[in-house]
Amino acid sequence: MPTRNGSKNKRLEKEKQILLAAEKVFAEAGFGGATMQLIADVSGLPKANIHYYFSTKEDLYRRVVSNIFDIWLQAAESFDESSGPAEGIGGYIDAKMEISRRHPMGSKVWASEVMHGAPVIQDYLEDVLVSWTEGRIDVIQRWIDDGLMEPTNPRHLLYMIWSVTQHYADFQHQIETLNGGQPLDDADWQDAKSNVRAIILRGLGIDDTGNETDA
Amino acid sequence: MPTRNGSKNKRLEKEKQILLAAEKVFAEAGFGGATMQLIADVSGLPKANIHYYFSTKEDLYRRVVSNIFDIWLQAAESFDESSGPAEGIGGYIDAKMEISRRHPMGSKVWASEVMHGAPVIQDYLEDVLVSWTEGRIDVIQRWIDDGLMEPTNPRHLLYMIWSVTQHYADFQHQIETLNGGQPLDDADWQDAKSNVRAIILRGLGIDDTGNETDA
DNA sequence: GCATCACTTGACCAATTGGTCAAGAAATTT
DNA sequence: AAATTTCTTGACCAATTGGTCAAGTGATGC
Repeated sequence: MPTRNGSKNKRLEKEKQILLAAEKVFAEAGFGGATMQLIADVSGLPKANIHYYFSTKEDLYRRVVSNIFDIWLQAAESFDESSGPAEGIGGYIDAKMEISRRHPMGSKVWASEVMHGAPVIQDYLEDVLVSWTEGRIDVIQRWIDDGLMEPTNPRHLLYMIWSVTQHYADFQHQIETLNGGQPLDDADWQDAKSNVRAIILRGLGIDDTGNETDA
Repeated sequence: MPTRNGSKNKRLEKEKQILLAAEKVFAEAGFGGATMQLIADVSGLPKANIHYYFSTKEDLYRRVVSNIFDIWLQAAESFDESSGPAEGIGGYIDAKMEISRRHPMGSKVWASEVMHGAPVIQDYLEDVLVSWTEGRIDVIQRWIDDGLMEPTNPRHLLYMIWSVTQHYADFQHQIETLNGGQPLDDADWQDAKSNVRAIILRGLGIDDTGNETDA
């Protein structure tokens, strides 16, 4: 049997394997409730081996959270490369809904971290998130000044988009319970997406000319 | 010195004192991260005394969560006693925003519990929340059928209201960081409330005839 | 004054926690 | 094939955890 391809990145592969298990455990139990032993079990590795790659629990946790933060920021691209509010805000909503669907555990870890006062990633909040938010507020304000949408406080508009889209990840369990114990299927997600998009865009007085992105 | 009035409810007062401390600790650390010792310290009582009133950590936690659930449901009253969608939905949004402002810790405990799969209050979800939600969906659907608001999936509309209003409690820390490290003041809250209300009602095609409740 | 009750609390316990370590197994380099 | 580096792992440790318990204190009723 030949050597596995990509054998050089053995360390990276192992780290990914551990990070995936850690994300799951942190999402389900929170930082305090998660145990290194459980992360070890889920990843199928002995506990001491986890500590070989990540020296402390907090190290591992920090890596998980910052991974999520990167995904968060990627959704902003559609915002920037847009020609106007319909494409920009609509696309941003679609992108964030898609993240909630594909990375619900990551979203939960993030929510948990922030809810508990962001003890680990406060610097991220103060640096990256603050400046990112200010930049987006400027873009929205310009759209308002140009009469492309109803006057609104851009800051609270962003909060609304964040909360609604992330709700589908963070409160996944509650939503499934209210859905008869079943996960949302394709049609449900399509419904959710178009409802969120429609209400917000109409609420902003933006004409949504059916250019939904279909991830 | 005369006997304190209401001395008979000594037990109830002590329980309240403990529950208040517990709510704070559970909100800040999550169930797993919270320790009975810390709850004892915050409430100013020896740990063994806490266990006299609440036999286990889970008992105490259950009491905290169900207290919050009751407050949750109270906000629904304005929904029922309404004459139409403007008053019903608008009032519900106002009431839930007010709860987020007055009981942010309770909201966090609830969010944490649901995010981790609702291990303790799953029965509440399946019983009370499911039937409450179905009742409210019927009301909204009737408004839609009567042409009082734009056709919308009532279920996802409820999710939107829940997520946006609770966001101001659950992500309080993030919001404060984005607010220059300062808590929202009266004007900020008024701004938040009217923005949320305006976007959602306009998004539903409801004429909001300025009957905001001023809690 | 005495008995019964509710309450308080320091000391304690078994179990679990995050983290260490040394001995070795594999892989890589020379 | 020897040497060196990277990785693996069971056994272990000090600290902390939720929870117990028995000896007390204070009040209430008789």
